Amino acid sequence: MIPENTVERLSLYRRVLQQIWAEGKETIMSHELAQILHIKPAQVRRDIMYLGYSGIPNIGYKVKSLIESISQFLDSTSQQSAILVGVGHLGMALLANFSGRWRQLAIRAAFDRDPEKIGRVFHGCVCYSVEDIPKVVGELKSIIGIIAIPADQAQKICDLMITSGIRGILNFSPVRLKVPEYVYVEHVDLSATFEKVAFFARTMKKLEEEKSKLPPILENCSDGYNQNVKEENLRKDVSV
Amino acid sequence: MIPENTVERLSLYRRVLQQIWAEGKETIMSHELAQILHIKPAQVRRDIMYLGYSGIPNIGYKVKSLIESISQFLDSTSQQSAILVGVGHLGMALLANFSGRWRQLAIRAAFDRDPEKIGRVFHGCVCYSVEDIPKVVGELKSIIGIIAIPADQAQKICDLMITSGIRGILNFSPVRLKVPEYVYVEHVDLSATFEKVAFFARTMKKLEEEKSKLPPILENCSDGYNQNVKEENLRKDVSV
DNA sequence: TATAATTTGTTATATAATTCACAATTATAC
DNA sequence: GTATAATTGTGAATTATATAACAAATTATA
Repeated sequence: MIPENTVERLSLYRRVLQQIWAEGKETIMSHELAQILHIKPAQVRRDIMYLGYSGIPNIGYKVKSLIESISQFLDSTSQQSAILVGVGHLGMALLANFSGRWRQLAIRAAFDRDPEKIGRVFHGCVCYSVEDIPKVVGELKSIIGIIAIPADQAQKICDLMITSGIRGILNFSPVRLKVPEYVYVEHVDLSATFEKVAFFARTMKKLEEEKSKLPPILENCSDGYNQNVKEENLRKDVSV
Repeated sequence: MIPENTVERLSLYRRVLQQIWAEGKETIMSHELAQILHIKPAQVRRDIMYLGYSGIPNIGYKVKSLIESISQFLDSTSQQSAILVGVGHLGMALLANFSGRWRQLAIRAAFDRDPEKIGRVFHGCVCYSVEDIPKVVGELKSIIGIIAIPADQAQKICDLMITSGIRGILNFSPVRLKVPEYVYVEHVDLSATFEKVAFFARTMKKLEEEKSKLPPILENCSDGYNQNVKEENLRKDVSV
């Protein structure tokens, strides 16, 4: 229904808007948001359309109420608790970032196999044995799980999460999880991402070298990085 | 030219193929790879097309030579060194994962502002002062940078990386970096991703609840999770 | 109050990614 | 050797996503 990318961008918009609100700005226009995030104004307006929220022509959007509208859309009416399985280096980093950072959403429990870790508290989160997943998930009424363990156990933990009630999984393991159609999975494959960046870094470098061989010609000004863009056009959709 | 998603999947294919090769299997078919990664066989074939590699009808792909073909495409002919800026929780996790893991690609230097960290070695990586970025990047001939620092310094570090010669950036900060068109950036925004998973977890849950109100009807069998699919169709493109 | 200037909301268009569908190819069975 | 079965490679169709284009709306200004 609503594009995944739009949901992700709404989260970005909210973060920017909160910053802007803190700076005392009360309204913002689509091209301003677009400029900050390096996307097109039309994209911003299109995304905001999904909220059912309306701005004011010639003025823009009211920052405060747009934040509220995004929050109403993105957030649960009640507290949402996530669980994390795997308190290794990455799990620890996630706990440091996500435990108690927002009001509406936080990691509330951690799990590990290592007896050294079970029972201890990491960044405000108690670490339980993985066997306790069903019990704790039930108590927290959690539907969000994070997997930060090695490949070999990932699918097993995933299955256990799902039978326990988890319906959205953020998976950092390199395994592509098999889930029923009523469970959402986001794969964050750091190795693959790293390799992709390395590949395109080389591509970019080659491109640059080839270009520098050519005589200096007019730059293509596709993304506003070019300084030759007329000032009056900077604030507009290129098409208008 | 080549789709970003294809590059990322090629990395996945290689990892699966290496596993499969280690298990002694010498050939593999598109539907097998597809089944492991939960994608469509046509997607696998299309991706492999970009390599210029050819399989054998009725047999599949030779595992060994497909790995070689992917490596030839993805990897640099020489060693590639990446640098990491920000040795916090996340940076440390990345070092643990990526320093010296592959032959062709690894993090070779870390940077931080904290005098406590500068000069120390983390997971085999020396930590330098951020001021040394230009010097070290030059010495390593690195074109890949990882940003794992807070928002406020991200753009400044990004600019410094680029003037030092970095052409591909893996950015974990919540800032959308402004870069010239000859630099590739991959944004991994963990907060936004987390919020997205939370959102779709709720969506899934609602969907499930609505469905359970309806009388039990035929399941739609879109992804092979359904047990009612005929066995002989499991190994085929649905269309054939 | 009328006119000009600007920005939104949204439809239409363009671009990109995925999936289908089937001809071409190869192996195997007879 | 021929027929049969299976799988690849790829043009065409579909789906998803992003961008352009412009009418409608609102404010500022004369």
